[in-house]
Formats: sequence, C-alpha cells, structure tokens
Amino acid sequence: MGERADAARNRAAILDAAESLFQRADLDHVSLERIAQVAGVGKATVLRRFGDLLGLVDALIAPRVAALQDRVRSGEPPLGPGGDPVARLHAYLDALLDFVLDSRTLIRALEHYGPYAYYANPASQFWIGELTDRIRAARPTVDAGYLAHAVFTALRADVVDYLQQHRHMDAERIRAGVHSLADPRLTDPPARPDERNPA
Amino acid sequence: MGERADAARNRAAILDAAESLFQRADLDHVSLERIAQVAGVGKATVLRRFGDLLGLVDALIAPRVAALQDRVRSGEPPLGPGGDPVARLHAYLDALLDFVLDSRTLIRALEHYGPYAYYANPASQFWIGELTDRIRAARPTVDAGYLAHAVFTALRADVVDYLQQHRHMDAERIRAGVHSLADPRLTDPPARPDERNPA
DNA sequence: TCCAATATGGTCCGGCGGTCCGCTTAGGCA
DNA sequence: TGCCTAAGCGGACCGCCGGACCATATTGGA
Repeated sequence: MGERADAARNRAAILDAAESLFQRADLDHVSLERIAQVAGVGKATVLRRFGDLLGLVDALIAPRVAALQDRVRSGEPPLGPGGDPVARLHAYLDALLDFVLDSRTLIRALEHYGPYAYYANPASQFWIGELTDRIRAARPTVDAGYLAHAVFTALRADVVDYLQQHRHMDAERIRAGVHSLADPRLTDPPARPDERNPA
Repeated sequence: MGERADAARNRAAILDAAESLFQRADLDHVSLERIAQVAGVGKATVLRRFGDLLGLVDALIAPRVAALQDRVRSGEPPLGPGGDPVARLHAYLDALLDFVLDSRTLIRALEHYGPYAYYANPASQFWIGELTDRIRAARPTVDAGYLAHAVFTALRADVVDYLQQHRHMDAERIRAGVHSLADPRLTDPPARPDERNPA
C-alpha cells in the first residue's frame, strides 16, 4: 500500500516550508520547531518522515542532484559520455558551478550538519570521483586525486558564497578562476596550445 | 594594577584545559561546561575571561599566529622580506601548511563557531592578503585575488584533515598539491625551466 | 459501517551557551 | 599584622535546541 493521503500532504508541506526557510533565513535561525510550525505540523512528524534534519535537507537536494547526475551519466557530450577530454572537464566544471550557484542555500544547509556532511554525502563522492576521472583524462601529468579535491573544495557552497558576498567577486570571475585552477594551461603560460606529450 | 594572582592561575588553567580538550575530543563534545570542569573553575569564569568560546579559541591561537606573522614580516628571506618572488611564494606556502598541520585542532575549533569565523579572523585576512601579494609577484598573469582564496581554502584545517584522515593522503602529497595549485608551472608542463617571460 | 493500521503532535528529556548575583578571596595599606 | 574593599568567583538559572515517547485522531480497505 502506498503512502496515506494525509502523510503525503504533510510531506509536501514540510519540504515546502523547509525550502523556503532555508532560502530566507540565516542557517542558525532555521530550527526543527520553526520548520514544523511553518509546515503546520508537529516536530515529530518532520522527524518521522526524514529521520533528522540532515535527512530533510537530503530529500530537498536529491532531485537536483539526480537531474545533474543524469546529464553527466547519459546526456549529450561533452557533459555526457564522449567527446574531447579537455572539453569534458570544462563542461563538467561549468555544470558543477551552476549547480552550486543554483542550490547554494540547500548545500550550505547540508554543510551545516556535521563537519564532513558535505564530503560524506554520496552525491559528493560521485562528483569528486567524476572530477578525478576528467582531470586525469585531460591532464595526465598531475595528481588528479589531490587536484580534484582542491577544485571541489573551491566549489563548496560556503566558499562560493563567501567570495560573492564578502569579496564581491561575480560568478563569472569565480568561473574563470575555477577553470584555470583545474587547467592552468588555458590561462597561465599564455597561448601555448598542443603540447600535451612530455617528450 | 596587574591581574590578580588567582585570576592569572585560572586563565592558565582554562587555556590548558581548552587546548587539551580540543586536541583530544571531537569538536561537538567540547562544551563550555566541560572546559570549565576540567579547568576546575565555573563556566562564568571562562566567559568573563574570554567573552565567549570563540574568544577562548582566539586566545589559544594568537601566540602561534603572532610567531608566524613575525617570521613573515621580519624574518629571513625567502619567508621574510626580500628574495626571489617564486621562492617567496613557495616558502610562504610551506609555512602556511606547516602552521595548519601544527594547529589544526585549534583552527578547526575556530572554524566551528560561525560560518565565516575562519575567514573573518583578522589573522586569516593577513594570510590571504600576503598570499595574494606573493602570487601576484610570482605569477603576474593570473587572477591573484581569486587564486589566493582558492589556495587558502585548500589550506583550511578541515580540508587538510579530511584529506589526511579520510582520503589517506600524507602531508607531503598535500604539500606538493598545494604548491602546484599555486604555481602549476613547476609540475604541469614537465621540465620546462626558465620561461617566465611570455614573449 | 467498522476497525486495525497508520499518522500525528504535545510533552518531556538532556544538553547547550550565556547571564546573574550573592559569596569568597586577594592584597594594598595603615 | 590585620583589615577592608575591590576584584574574582561559580552555581543556579534562562531560553533554546534536537530528538524520543506515547496517548489520541485519522484514514481507507474489508
């Protein structure tokens, strides 16, 4: 048997309330009680549905994550499978940054619970693994494992938020920075194309 | 008049207790009450001395920060003033990473209070400013403002901790990664020395 | 219509950071 | 040396949190 009608209604109300609260307020002022109150349910209902606040945030992010994972796993190149390795790397960086810019409040909520809630999230593991692969394919000579983590860290929602809100960098400056972080050949030694083979 | 003897004793006891607790336990299990208890004083005594927990952590880190700032501002080159710009950059990165490795538990405690407690800290502003200058001097063609923040983020205590504890990267791998993040010319186009002038 | 399975939410619990205020103690001074 | 006041002190208290509990209300198939 499916979910009871009232349960479904409450689930939706809770998700709506949580999303709007996370968008609106400072993270520390979003409490379980407040979410329940805005959703018009009791605290216990929120917890029974989602386990804890982390589970609730997970449920909010899940569809966005799934959408991007689909495009990465089976969409059009260069974001999807196939295409030039360098183009694949940069398309992926663009997609990740767009995802972060779009979901920043939810991601920050996720980061807010537990020190490694962000990295530990299965989706993040996927992002990092994919990033590692694409860096390795595009730049065989670097430590892709480390660089992937460094780039992914530069794409943390709190970092991006900080650069925008407090250092007044716009999205395109950050985007350019991330690209050249992952692949400095584009910007640093200016104009030296087609020298990928060491010897 | 100076500080009363009992006050000085308590200040020292509190600092000791806090430091050892931050070293030993998970951050969330270090509470004001626990610190006071270990120090053998009341909670109010801790707060009167240091304002709040953030102030206490600040007081713990301050001497380490001051020591490094001295070396940077008036020590021997290349960490101190003077010397080759590239060497200055790399000496600085080494010093920053050593500082983080050495003070990681305290820095993580600092990061634990407030989302931007780390970046907002005056010392961090100094580190980032200095890093920006050194990147700009060593690599005039890149966006030093962005890159400095990205590198500094890669040096966050929580990030370094994560890479060591959960991804099993040793300190030297991280060190190499940070260096090549800040100056990819060293590693990426392999073995191409002395081509610093674009034309 | 009925009733068992399911969903619900007010109440309670332990613990937190931080404040308050009556009590204790240190230490300068006569 | 002894006293007295300013400084230091800490346990009780406040408001708030996330989460557990369980008596009650609701749903929807038989």
